[in-house]
Amino acid sequence: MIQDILKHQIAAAIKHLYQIDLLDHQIVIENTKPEFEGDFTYVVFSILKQSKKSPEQTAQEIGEYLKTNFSQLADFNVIKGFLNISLSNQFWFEFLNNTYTNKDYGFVFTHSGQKILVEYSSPNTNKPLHLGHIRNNLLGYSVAQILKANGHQVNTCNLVNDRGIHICKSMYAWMQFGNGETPESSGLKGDHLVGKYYVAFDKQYKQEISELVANGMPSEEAEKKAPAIIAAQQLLLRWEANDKETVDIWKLMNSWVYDGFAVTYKKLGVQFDKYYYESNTYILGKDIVQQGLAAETFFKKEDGSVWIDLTNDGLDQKLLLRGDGTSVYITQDIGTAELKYKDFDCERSVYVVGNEQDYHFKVLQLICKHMHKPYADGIYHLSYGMVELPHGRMKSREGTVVDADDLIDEMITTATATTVELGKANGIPEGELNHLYETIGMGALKYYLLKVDPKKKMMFNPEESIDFQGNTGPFIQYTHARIKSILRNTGEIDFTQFDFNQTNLSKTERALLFTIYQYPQAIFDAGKDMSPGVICNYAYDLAKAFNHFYHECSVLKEENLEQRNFRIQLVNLTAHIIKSSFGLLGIEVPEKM
RNA sequence: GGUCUCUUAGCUCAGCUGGAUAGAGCAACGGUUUUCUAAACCGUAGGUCGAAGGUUCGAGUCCUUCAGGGACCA
Repeated sequence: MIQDILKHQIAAAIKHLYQIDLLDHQIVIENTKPEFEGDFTYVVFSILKQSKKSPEQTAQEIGEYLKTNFSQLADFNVIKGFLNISLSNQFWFEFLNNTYTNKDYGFVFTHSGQKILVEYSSPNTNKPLHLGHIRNNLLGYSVAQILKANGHQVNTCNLVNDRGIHICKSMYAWMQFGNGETPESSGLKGDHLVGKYYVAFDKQYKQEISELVANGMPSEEAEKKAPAIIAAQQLLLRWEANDKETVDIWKLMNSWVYDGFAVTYKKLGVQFDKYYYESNTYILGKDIVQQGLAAETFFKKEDGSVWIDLTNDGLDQKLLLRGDGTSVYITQDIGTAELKYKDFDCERSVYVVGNEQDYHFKVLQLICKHMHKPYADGIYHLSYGMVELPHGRMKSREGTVVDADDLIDEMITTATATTVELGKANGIPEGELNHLYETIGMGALKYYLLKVDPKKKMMFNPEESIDFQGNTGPFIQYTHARIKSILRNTGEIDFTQFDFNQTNLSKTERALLFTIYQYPQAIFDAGKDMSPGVICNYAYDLAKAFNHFYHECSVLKEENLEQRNFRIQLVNLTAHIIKSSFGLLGIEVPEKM
């Protein structure tokens, strides 16, 4: 990239002028702020001590050196300690000439040599997916795409939490009140049907507790002695004992849930290379804990429970296996980590999991380190913030959950209404409309959730619908559609006949080109931070730069043929990058809207 | 009791490893369509970057303390 050459030249200038040895990467080049003239800026304050001259003079001297030694430099200006450098038009034309045919512009194809496994989604099978899961799924999918674009070899997996007391609760309630109800008989989506019984369990359980408390039992005791919870626990025991009837019901109800999830995943556009099931991995986890015990990495307490002492790591003692030999959460994660490494041989294993589990993953990584597992250092918890509602976080038991399927449907309904209202549906064939509504609705939802820095918690207000204007998915999709509309009307052009060197380069054209030039950097930054938000911000900047251009420059009406062709290529490349960047986010872009 | 984390405009969010006058969108107000799609564009207004210290040429960004929110471990 030109910045690297520029850094090298600046280092040479400093060496020549002040006899200071700096490595290229110690030179920091920034993009010039829009209110100033120039493309890139070098800030000289850090070398003043050695240059022993004023900021202005130092910057001026470096600028003059560059002007004679750096051919791509057209001009420079100095404001205080800021050296603003303008590149030549020639440079920008060459850049466009070399780029507009590159279908993979911005993507890295030289393999980084790094294999990465991204685990995401990882639902429980006792209830349908909600808004928090949507954030997780979109993040996981997008991060995988971004890492691929950075040249890594990426696989994805989904670890399904398909066993445990929560599933038994749904099972118990279904056995009690279900009368053999199925998704077919009820017309309910499988995961919603099972979720219905999970709620029914909770209602029954609470009622039993209040009855026991009314009869004088302390509430803590009542929570343990309510018949419903005892029944669920017995179901779990029977499941672990491989009781056929119990396992059959478990399989049946889980299959309903999987059918339901498959529908939601399809709507979200996410997929996985491999599924793991905790019902398969927890046994392996127990084995590994036994190995660690034998190696004295872990220790056993009097009641037979197994622990690891992490006090030297600043944490405390952590339970790995209960006294009765049953596993805890981390037991199965130890097993899964091992399995994933064996299956994918990956240097890095990314876990897309909420930040409420920060402590858990810190512990998991430490355990693996203490066991000298080769994959320990590669464990990376992509810890994302919760989605909060105006009244606090979502609680399924309090009915404050925003259901994934409902929200998706609502988005598509809104997209339909808005499109019709704006009269945009008219020119579009009937058969394409539904897909368009889906594209816009999902575009709005996905962009809304992805534009926020993953690490931060975010607010969602169900009372306010997600916008379609401004910094939104549909705005950027619209920009794409507008460009495509231009490109449909250009007629046949043989671009090989033109070079653009004679063309004028206006300020807005230059600004658009400059933004286009930043795309590879955006992909790199997004990969480094595993943040789709970086791509969102970039795509928005690009769309804004285009719209600004669109209002100032005409493409089709431009009379100068070279100028016209230059603009066609400029705009064509812009559309391509919008599509490409949205691809990294898992968002489609329409040809018309 | 301990650990982690967050606090930027009325609202939702940007702000890269410290750099120029802290930026967008929404909401509010005003303007732009005989010209490639007005889901657009332009403008006005809106800020003690939670508070106080410190580090330095320079702090929203780094350090300390405090307040408030959130999460987790026992």
